[in-house]
Amino acid sequence: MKDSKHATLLEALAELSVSLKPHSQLPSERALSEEYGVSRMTLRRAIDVLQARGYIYSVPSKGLFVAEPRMVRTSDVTSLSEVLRHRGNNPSTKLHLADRIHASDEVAKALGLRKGDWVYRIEQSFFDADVAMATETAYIPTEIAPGLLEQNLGKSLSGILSEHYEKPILRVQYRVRSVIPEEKFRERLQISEVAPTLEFFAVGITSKERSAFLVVSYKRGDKYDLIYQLEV
Amino acid sequence: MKDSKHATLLEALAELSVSLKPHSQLPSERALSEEYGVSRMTLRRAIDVLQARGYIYSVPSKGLFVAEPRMVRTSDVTSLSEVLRHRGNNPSTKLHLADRIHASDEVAKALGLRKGDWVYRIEQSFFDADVAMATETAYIPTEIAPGLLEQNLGKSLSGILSEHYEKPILRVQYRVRSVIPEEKFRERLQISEVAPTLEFFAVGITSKERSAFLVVSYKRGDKYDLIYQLEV
DNA sequence: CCAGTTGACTGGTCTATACCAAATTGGCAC
DNA sequence: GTGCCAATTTGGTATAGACCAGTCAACTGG
Repeated sequence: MKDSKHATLLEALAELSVSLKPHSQLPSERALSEEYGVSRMTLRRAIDVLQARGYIYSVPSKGLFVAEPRMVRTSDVTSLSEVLRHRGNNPSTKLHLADRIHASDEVAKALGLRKGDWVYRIEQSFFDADVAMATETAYIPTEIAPGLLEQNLGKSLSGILSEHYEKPILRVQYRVRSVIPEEKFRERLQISEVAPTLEFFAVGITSKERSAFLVVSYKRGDKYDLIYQLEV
Repeated sequence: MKDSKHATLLEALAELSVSLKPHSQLPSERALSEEYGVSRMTLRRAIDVLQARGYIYSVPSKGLFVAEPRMVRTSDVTSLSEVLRHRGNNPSTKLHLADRIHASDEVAKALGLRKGDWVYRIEQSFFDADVAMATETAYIPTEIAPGLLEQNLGKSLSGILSEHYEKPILRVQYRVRSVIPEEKFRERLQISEVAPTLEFFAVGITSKERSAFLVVSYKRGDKYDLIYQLEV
């Protein structure tokens, strides 16, 4: 997919760092840049990202070191099935419905559309070992992905959009709340009225600064931790 | 504090971009770099950060544009009082206790200490117009910040640590859950047993990859949205 | 008047080089 | 040995220049 040098470097260095023990020292920047045949600036771009992701850390005048894993790495919460797979067990999906509707006020606003514009709506639930973990409703403007419903919907939205429609998702903005979901979703999750739940409101944004999807999902509070990281 | 060129640029460009209307075009990279008297690479570092923060967006071959505010910007949830101030009204703080205790298992693990090591413990609640919004418990190794309790505790932890102890916080890792907090905290927040609440478990990490603080906080689900953003 | 080409932009990427401050190392004088 | 100073090495920052591919407007020939 991508093939810029620093993207390639990223993979190589990530592999290198996970293959070493925490706190062991990596080769110096100058050595690495020579080894991989890139300039030091290019090398540094990859280093910066790896530091931000928490794989390595640097100590000025001393060197680069492999970071100790603290929490789970920041996870992309839109590719739900992948998250579940990482947790092991056997994930499964139930497709409740997939249709085309007129955008409501809320949906239109989040997607930058006018009220009433056509959007696809896909409602799914995710199970792990037959226990409902999360349920989500995705909205995608029909204009952006015509014929979407004919695709295999089991994968992540970002994946489908970039594979079939050349709409790469650059970033995803999340709003997270702690709520008790409405009854329809409580039933799907088989939870009571006193079970706290994480409500996600995720908007995927393309490189052209357009909103490509809106996913509203509810994840069981007793099953899900949200992990993320802020750089200062 | 900081005075690197790209940090200065960051401020200048952030101001510039908020002073313009969304989707209006910024000067080209080459023009900006000349105007601010820096090289284009340096300029780009600042641009990259601003893009990641969602202030501007770029369209290849066309230019840089001011982003439309979609959601609230990613907020640093450790400087609570600041968050409240941004929301307007008049924030206030109540200090429940500030003492020195032996670290429990959980605290020791999060901070990379041994069980029983000394840590400061600070319990505070935050009010907005006399309504309790959040309550938090902070743990800081005494070794990292001796005499911490003599400081003015009203500010953000990151701020105190970097001002008085030269322990800059590079990044903060969060674990967020949707829970019903234990009674002690429910009372402080004046909420019932069916009020969903966001539980934050935040670890501040210094440039030397040491854990500098652990903050466990509960924020009222009906008052708080967590906003964040993931780049792909 | 229209179609097609050209050339001057744009952001995106990469290189080669340079300097700084802090840490480490090595050797020299005592 | 021991103590001290200089040279080397480290990450961090910044520069100036180069090339690419895509956009877009102006120009040109029919």
